[in-house]
Amino acid sequence: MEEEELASIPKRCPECGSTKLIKDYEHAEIVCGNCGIVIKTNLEDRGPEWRAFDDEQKAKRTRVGAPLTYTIHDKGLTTIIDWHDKDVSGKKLKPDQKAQIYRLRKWHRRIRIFDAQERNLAHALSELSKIAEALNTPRSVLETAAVVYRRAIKHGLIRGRSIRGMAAAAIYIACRKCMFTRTLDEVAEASGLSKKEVGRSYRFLVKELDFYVPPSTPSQYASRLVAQLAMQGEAEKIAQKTLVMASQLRLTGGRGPTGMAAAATYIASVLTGERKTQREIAELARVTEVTIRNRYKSLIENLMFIIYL
DNA sequence: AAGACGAAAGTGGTTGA
DNA sequence: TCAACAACTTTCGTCTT
Repeated sequence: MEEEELASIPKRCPECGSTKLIKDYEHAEIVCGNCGIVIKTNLEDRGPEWRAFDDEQKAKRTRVGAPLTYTIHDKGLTTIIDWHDKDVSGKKLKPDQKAQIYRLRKWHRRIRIFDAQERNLAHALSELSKIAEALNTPRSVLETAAVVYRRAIKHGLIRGRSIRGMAAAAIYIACRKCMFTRTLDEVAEASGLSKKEVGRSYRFLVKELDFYVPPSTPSQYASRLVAQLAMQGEAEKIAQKTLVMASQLRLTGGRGPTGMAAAATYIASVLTGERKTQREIAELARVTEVTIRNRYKSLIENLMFIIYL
């Protein structure tokens, strides 16, 4: 069984080429130890379903029901072993009993700490799936986000910060890592937080966890815009071509990718004849018409120049 | 009348002393 | 901590279709 699984596992991370792959049976995933991307999920798919039950952790996660059930985690019935070394009838305990009670207390304390972390994680996981759902992300994004969040916990980065903010940041990071195009705006909206806060948490996590986050490109946004506007494939081609030329002309540097994408899409809409208003595109791209105009202007100026060469 | 254009002032975040 | 700064937005008047 183990061997069978191992045989199907890639040796290197397709993302960064690292060979440091971590098999995470708890979450039934293989994760790249270098960049944190989820390479393979649902490991136990290969085995019979009952395997999930031999490990409580596994049963809680992915395979069985919605992750939300994780929230019912609250066993809530914590008790405390008090410090009087007396038994029920009030008699003093014998030394060996005392020692036993001491050990019990110690473990009880430890378990309670563990509980607090688990509780945080449970809460976070429910936030994560809520946000992911609002964004219509594929499963892999949620999985990656969970890994990111877990790592944040491990590094003690959550304490003193809002769970939701961190969850939103984890989702945003996951989107970028999985090349799933969503703007910071959209993540903020989906999480009910301000763009500012999500952005701050995002930068914080990236910095503290030393993540490499692939920069988002105008081309990604353009594809999405064209699709959202229900334009023809031809329009997409033109938009992409425009962006390639723009980047070759060093027009994209320092500019917001969404603005560039919006401008390229606008140009495509004009060129293909299925004209869209600037307002329409601006709204979807989450930039203003003015920004589109500015990008569009520099684009036109420079591309005209090329045509005459 | 709607859309496109552009000038000018404003905004929020980063950077560097 | 504060001011300079770049990118982007807001606002508004004018031009074009």
